[in-house]
Amino acid sequence: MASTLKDVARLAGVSIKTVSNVVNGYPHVSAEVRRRVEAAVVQLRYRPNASARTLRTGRTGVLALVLPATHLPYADDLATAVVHAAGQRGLRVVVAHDDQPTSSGLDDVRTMPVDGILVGASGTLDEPDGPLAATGPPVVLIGGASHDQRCDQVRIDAAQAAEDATNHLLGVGRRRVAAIGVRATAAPQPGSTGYHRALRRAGLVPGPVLSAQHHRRADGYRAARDLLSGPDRPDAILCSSDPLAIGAMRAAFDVGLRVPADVAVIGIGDIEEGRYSRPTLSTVAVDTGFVAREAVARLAIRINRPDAAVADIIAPHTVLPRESTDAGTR
Amino acid sequence: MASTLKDVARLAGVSIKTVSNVVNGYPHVSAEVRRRVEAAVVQLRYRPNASARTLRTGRTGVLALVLPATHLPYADDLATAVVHAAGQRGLRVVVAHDDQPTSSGLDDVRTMPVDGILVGASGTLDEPDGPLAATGPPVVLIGGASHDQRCDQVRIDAAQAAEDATNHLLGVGRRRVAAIGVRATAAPQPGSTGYHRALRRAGLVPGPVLSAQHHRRADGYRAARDLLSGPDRPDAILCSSDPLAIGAMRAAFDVGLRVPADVAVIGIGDIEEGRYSRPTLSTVAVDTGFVAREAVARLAIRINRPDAAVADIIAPHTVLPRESTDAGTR
DNA sequence: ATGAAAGCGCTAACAC
DNA sequence: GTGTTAGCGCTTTCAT
Repeated sequence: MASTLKDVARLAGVSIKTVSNVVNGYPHVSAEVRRRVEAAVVQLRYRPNASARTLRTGRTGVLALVLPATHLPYADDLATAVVHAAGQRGLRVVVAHDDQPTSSGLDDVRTMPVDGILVGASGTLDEPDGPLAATGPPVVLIGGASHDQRCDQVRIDAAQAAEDATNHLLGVGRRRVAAIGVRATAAPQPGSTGYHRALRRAGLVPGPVLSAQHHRRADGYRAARDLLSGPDRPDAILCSSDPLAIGAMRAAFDVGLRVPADVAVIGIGDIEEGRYSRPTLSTVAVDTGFVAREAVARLAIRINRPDAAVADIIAPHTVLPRESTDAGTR
Repeated sequence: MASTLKDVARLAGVSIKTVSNVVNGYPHVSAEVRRRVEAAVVQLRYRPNASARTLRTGRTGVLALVLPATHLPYADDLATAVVHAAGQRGLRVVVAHDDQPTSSGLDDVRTMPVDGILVGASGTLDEPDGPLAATGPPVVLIGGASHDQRCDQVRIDAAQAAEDATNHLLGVGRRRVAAIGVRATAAPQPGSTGYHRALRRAGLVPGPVLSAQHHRRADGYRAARDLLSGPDRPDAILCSSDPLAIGAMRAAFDVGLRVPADVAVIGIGDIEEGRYSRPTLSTVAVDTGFVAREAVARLAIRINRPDAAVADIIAPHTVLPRESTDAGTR
């Protein structure tokens, strides 16, 4: 059985209040008493009961990061960055991997004892009642393109990122640019907007835009195979995430095409895999550290002041040209 | 402010016990009362306080999965499988991403309110006092090759897996087989044992065995580059994980070699990336579902019976020949 | 500088 | 079938 404050107090011959003071680093404790208490803590292997503490104080010191089952492309990097950013503020992080494709995992985590929740949205998260409407710990959206203006969010400018990526493809001489995206809702995809904008400004007609179900390699594979085996084969494909792009490259090889010679491919996200793939994957890098820091900061603010104004923070992005769009080999 | 049982009871005109009964699905409640209570629950947006419940019952219904900062190769798959396996038993899972390379994250999670902890060990986890020595929720080790016999663990037979993989390389005609592993402790690596065994039985001399720091692509890259740019270049490399193998393949290309024609590469883990890489990566598949199910089952047993006998469960593995070891192209 | 006591929200025993 | 009460382990006034 785990020992409690009372056990420690009895062994040290003091009151539980004193033990609590020592454990919590309260300064006004005599050296002698502190020594006795610390010895008792070690001897009894005392560990504070987090539930009791939380029940009393209303604080857990823990944030939850909810990752969707649909595999957020840069989940790994994001998790690492969030853990780090939270650690800087003395907060721990638990990650809730959604089992279901639906966002029900959010409900699960809402009942867990955490101070706040970061929701990594792969697509759009448009629940009927929105994350804020329900009770529970405050929520900050990461990376999602939610139009829900009642919830803090940190994201890149998806339309601008798609436009920049498309312009990169045009810049290396491509003219028949197709796109593969993930449509999460009936709402227009911001990525698609940027893609069209870039082509229109260049005086080109948009190529086909295929919709993948999730941000997974297999989804990119299927979509690209369809794109590349039909007539009017594109000479470039813009993918709304790196896993899609990885799958697209594999599809190109499997139908006998070379990347980038026959078809250029670019993704979004800058996952590590793309730096080792063959060819290396051109992509749009998102500043994950920025995203994590801002999201945690935002959440910390909202935890302390629930009525703070809603923020919509845009993270910077950069096009990273690599082998998969190299014009030189063409 | 969040509403409590008392609030609901007052609104519904019943006692808190009755509300508790309804919330917990206790059958002996009259239909009329149940209806009133449920209405009040909805109206007040009541959510049970997990901390209070845990404090009272001593149960959280949550398992923690600790993933090391050193990037467990198949972490993603494992997390998904564990979440699923736990879900089957009505348990939720939180993932604790270790920030530090040390295993201190385990201490962190020990203070969190969970019923049990699954520790995904990338290498060996040989703490001075071992996971079991400390107090706190029970621990089950996953995938580690800990020699700590005081702790339940589920793992593959690493020596056998390495031997099988080496035999596969020999089977496709390779003779100068090198290896890249991750040495976590001073203890001999089981993988190395199997590698040597296979070569000895074939009457061959072992090639160089390089030690990578972590299971990361960059580590595999560095080690393979050293291996391939020196004299006595190997014609095959056994890597103790898929990320190492991915890095090794990239290194081979960068020094101007072809895979598998000039050098064959095989990994362990069967991560999805290896099915899309070029060439696709031969590997040893671990039955992640089995691992997850057994680990969760083991943990569930130990939660209920702390004195149960310690189990050491071996999960099945299978060699998956793919393009990176294809003998045909040689 | 230390102790006594109240109470956070909930469930388990026990009355009725 | 429903209500009353005690107490899980902790922090926090308020005394001393």
